[in-house]
Amino acid sequence: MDGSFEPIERAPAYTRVYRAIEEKISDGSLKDGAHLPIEADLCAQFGVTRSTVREGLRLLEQTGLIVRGPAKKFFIKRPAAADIAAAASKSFALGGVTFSEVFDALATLYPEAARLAARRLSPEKIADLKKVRTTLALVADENHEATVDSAVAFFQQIAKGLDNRVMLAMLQSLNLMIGESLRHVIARTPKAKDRILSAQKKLVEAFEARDGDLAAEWMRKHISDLKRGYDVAEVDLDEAIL
Amino acid sequence: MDGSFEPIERAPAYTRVYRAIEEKISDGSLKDGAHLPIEADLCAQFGVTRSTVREGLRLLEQTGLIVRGPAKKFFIKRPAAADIAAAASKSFALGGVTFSEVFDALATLYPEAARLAARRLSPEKIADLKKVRTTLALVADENHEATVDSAVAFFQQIAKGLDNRVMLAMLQSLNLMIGESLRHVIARTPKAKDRILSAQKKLVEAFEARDGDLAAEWMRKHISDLKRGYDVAEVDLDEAIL
DNA sequence: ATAATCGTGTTGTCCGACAATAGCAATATG
DNA sequence: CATATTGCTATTGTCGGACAACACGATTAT
Repeated sequence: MDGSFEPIERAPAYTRVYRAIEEKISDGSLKDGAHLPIEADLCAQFGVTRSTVREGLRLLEQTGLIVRGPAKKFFIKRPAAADIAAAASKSFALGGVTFSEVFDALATLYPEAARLAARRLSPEKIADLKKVRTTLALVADENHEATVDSAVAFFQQIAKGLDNRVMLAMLQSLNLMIGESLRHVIARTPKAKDRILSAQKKLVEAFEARDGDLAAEWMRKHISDLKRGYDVAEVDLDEAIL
Repeated sequence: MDGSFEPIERAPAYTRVYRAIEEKISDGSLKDGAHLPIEADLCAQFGVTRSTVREGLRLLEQTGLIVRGPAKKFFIKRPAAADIAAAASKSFALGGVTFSEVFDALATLYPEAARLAARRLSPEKIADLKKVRTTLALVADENHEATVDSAVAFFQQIAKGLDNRVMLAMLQSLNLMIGESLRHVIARTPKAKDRILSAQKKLVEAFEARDGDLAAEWMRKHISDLKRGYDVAEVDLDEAIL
């Protein structure tokens, strides 16, 4: 033996608490929906004090692996696409990404998503899309809130229909990032509702015809139309989305 | 006045510590790279105890908004694409996404990324790509480690060249998710290195010719070739990537 | 039977103390 | 004089215990 030693594992106890629990979640010992033991038990099991356990819990909490149930108890929750999307879009915002970066991604991803959707969307999902569109048709022209909600919901439905959690999360995070600003923009865009409605119509038609190329093409147009709204509203696309 | 009251803000103190600091980061009061005050000062400023402050810090830490500098001090760090990618891919893994979902996303995103790259990649970036390829050419056929590293590095370079942090993060998270498994797969794929090399060659040529369609097409082939490796290695694509 | 009350288990917060570290200054050693 | 060692100090990591706040369920009162 060479008499040398491995560097001893020297991480703060709270990170080890965090990792230990994360480990048990990922290997399935702690199943989705199971209750986490109470803090006192965790203390006993890990042999540390509550302060330490609680710091570890905060790490888990922020990661989204545990959520509060009734009575403030924690239970295990494997992150869903929506969680990942929310966390990612928040980080992007804090990281200072710009509108043009988001639109760039939007213009790249969504047409392909639409192409896939034409192939994969179940008839029920297409029906849902139509429903979203009908809802939009019924709202007043000046009701910008509802207009934006419908426009985003339409995107959301397409994303959901892909039956792929990875893509869903990515598309959703894009939705979240434009959603807020779109509210301000649409209010300044003339005939926004009509434009959105007609794009949605073409898209639904393409989906029903299972025509991926067509769907991609209309999606492209739809997005660049939305983007044009930002120009009209004189939003600086190089500005951070905040 | 209507005599009714707003529900009072009733969140645990540690989350308010978290939000207060996050707020100061996002509005720029705490600039990137600035040191966070020491815990004792934070206690004084917020009027809470260290335990509480520390729980708030753990939330920030996990979000990636603060990182440890020398002497364990924290300093502010706005999340970069790499951080977001790492967090997202970890969450995806914990959420149990499958290989086929990842490949699906890969096959959808990367060809379009390649198309963009053909337009945007600077001559320097293209030169870097060539360098990655040359490195790969020099490694031994049996050196699967290095082969995978190069293959992933090639993807990485393309992603970086898009000059878009949103897309970079998304593509990088995909890289992270396949990277690990690719290691096992490539070892079982005959002539993997040669196949990768020739795909990279075609891609570089397409980039140099600024031919987006061609780049997208070769990327498509490259990815489905990689995917085929999983079939050969008899990996169940409906398995979680873990 | 419904509402008010009480108990109990658990989380949220506080306090105070001390160990473990990292960085730096002071000191010893050659 | 230069370098290695030691000690000092500021700060973080962990501890232990205490109590308030709160949610829930059981019990009692009306």
